[in-house]
Amino acid sequence: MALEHAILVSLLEKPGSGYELARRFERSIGYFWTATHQQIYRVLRRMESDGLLAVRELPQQSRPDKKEYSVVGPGRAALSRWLHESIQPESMRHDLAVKIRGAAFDDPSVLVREVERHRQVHSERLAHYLAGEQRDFTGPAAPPSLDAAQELQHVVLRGGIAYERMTIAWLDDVLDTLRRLGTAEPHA
Amino acid sequence: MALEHAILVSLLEKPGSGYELARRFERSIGYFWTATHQQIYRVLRRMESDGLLAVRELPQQSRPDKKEYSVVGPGRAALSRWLHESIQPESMRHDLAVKIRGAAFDDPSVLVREVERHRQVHSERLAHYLAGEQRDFTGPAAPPSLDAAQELQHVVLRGGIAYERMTIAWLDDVLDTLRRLGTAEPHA
DNA sequence: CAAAACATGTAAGCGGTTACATGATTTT
DNA sequence: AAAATCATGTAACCGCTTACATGTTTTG
Repeated sequence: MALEHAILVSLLEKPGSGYELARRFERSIGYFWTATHQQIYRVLRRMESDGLLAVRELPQQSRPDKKEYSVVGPGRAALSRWLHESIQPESMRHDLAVKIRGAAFDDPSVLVREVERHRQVHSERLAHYLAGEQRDFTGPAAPPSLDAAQELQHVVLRGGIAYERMTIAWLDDVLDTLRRLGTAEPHA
Repeated sequence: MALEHAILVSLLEKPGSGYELARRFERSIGYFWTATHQQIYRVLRRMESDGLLAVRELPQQSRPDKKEYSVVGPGRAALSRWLHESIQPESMRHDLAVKIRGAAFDDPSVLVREVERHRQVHSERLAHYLAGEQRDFTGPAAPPSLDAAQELQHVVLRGGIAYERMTIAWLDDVLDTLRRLGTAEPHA
């Protein structure tokens, strides 16, 4: 149940409402953890009733009140406890790999479009990450004055960049393979 | 719901029992899709009652009967339909990345051990994949006579290899970063 | 004027994990 | 003698997704 922990990290970086968190989970922290607003609202309420978070209701005219959550002592302690635990290295959940192996029992070339689409998405993500890196971790303010939080955000971002580059190269390999099979053997 | 599809692929490659499938999900197909035996048994029963699979009961002396499942027409059709659908590129679910960003709010050096452990696991996986590649995709039988199924299995395995290599390199980067922060700033 | 953004929620259902349960056979 | 393998299941729970619901304000 790392969603709780992802929320703790995000709220420690900056307090915010459920809505704002949902938006962050579409960017930044969402690069390696996803969540929908429904779930975020539910978990926020639970975490608040568990005493991990404090709420401040910000009344707004003609809009639902905004609830700004922030981490309090027990929340910080819970995060610290989790950091000291060991988690097992994630097991993959790669639909596309299942499809590729499955293509042996159909026409492999039906996957070409699909794989091209994935490649496109990963290219865009890579470009997006690189732009973020350029913006946040280079230039005048960067080299000397990076604090721990920024250094750690940067190394995570570098991981995302490495992942996207690796994936794009692999998808090119997949496309080559599919095309070779497509021309050599018309059908299984 | 790709577990169904992963099972279809695995049973098309070779019919087998729930127990055997559970073992395959610890190796081979399990490299990019995991499942426990409980779930596999449940899904197998559902797929059989949906007419995607056929069962053959193999009575055994003094052991539960073994149920050998195999894919029948509608199952093959379901797989084919899935192959023609498009799926969205997976969103990451990377606990370790959350931890790394969270380390900014605690002592970053507490993660060194953890990251080293992960690095170790990924090294072992890489060695395992490389051994499998050596065994199945090189040597006398390999170059000329690979059929489509083998080619596709190989390209998926190459993906696993690329993933592990990338991950190991990134974890080294993470370790460097954590150690630098550990010596420079004792605590947040 | 329509669409997107702001802001929060309920309800149903499924996929998956964890714990519990049984019992013989083979290996160490 | 103990542990691992073979072989299949039940039950409870939880995290997460999808669909539905509401209503204003800002942007194109």
